Amino acid sequence: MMQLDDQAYARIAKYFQLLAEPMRLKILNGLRDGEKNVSELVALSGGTQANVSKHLTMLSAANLIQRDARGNKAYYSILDPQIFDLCGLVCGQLAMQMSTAAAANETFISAIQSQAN
Amino acid sequence: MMQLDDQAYARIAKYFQLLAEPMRLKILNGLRDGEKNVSELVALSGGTQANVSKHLTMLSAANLIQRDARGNKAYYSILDPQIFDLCGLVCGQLAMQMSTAAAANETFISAIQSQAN
DNA sequence: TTTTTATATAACTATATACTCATGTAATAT
DNA sequence: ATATTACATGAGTATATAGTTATATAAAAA
Repeated sequence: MMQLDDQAYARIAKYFQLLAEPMRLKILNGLRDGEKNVSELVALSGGTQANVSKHLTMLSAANLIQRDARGNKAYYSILDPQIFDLCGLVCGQLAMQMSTAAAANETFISAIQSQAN
Repeated sequence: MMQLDDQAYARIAKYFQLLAEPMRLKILNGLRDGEKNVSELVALSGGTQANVSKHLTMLSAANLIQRDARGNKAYYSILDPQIFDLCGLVCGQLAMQMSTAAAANETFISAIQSQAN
């Protein structure tokens, strides 16, 4: 079995931690089809300006997204599209769990399945 | 853009949260090549029995792993091998970040690259 | 039967972090 | 020049959770 040192586990865990937040997932999903500025993301996510801005700073510090200040506004865009592959895998897995668990809640299943592409 | 409801985001985030813990990643990696009992995982991870047991209970409750009690012992095994795909993607991404950041720390990079298969 | 081994779990503590509120800063508009 | 808009960030609070310690339970060994 492959042995990783503790620092490697810590790094991987920190990466997953970034994706372990509903608001951040919402923001990332909002950036799926291209860059958006903070105000747009605030409106889209339903969060407060301060909170959205903080999440954007976190995601940017981790190089998942990129900041581009233009005039008054700050435009953010996805730097690593592979995060959507990650989300897709999770969505698929959750969809499978739900469909085997019980065939109820059909809307949710189809929603996350289409999210998973 | 695809719209997910808040419950969907929460579910996906919770799934990532399970992978956002170094000790749990270590445990999952320990199960990569087949089932192990709690004592083996305690020895392998270097954690305490109580803590490892708790993480196993969490992972089991989320159906990432499976519990099989045999006699005195409890054997756990991976239920969803796709988690290793997730880890592989993250490892690859981190490796790329590190290699572009600076070519230093070569051991870490090769370690997580081979982890990513 | 008593002891030991293997595991789970409750109670507690410490720490991390998501969120809010208030404020700072810089660019644009008036 | 002043006001406004867009964004970032410090301070403070609340909550979640990883870890420890102690204990409970059940199977195996003595």
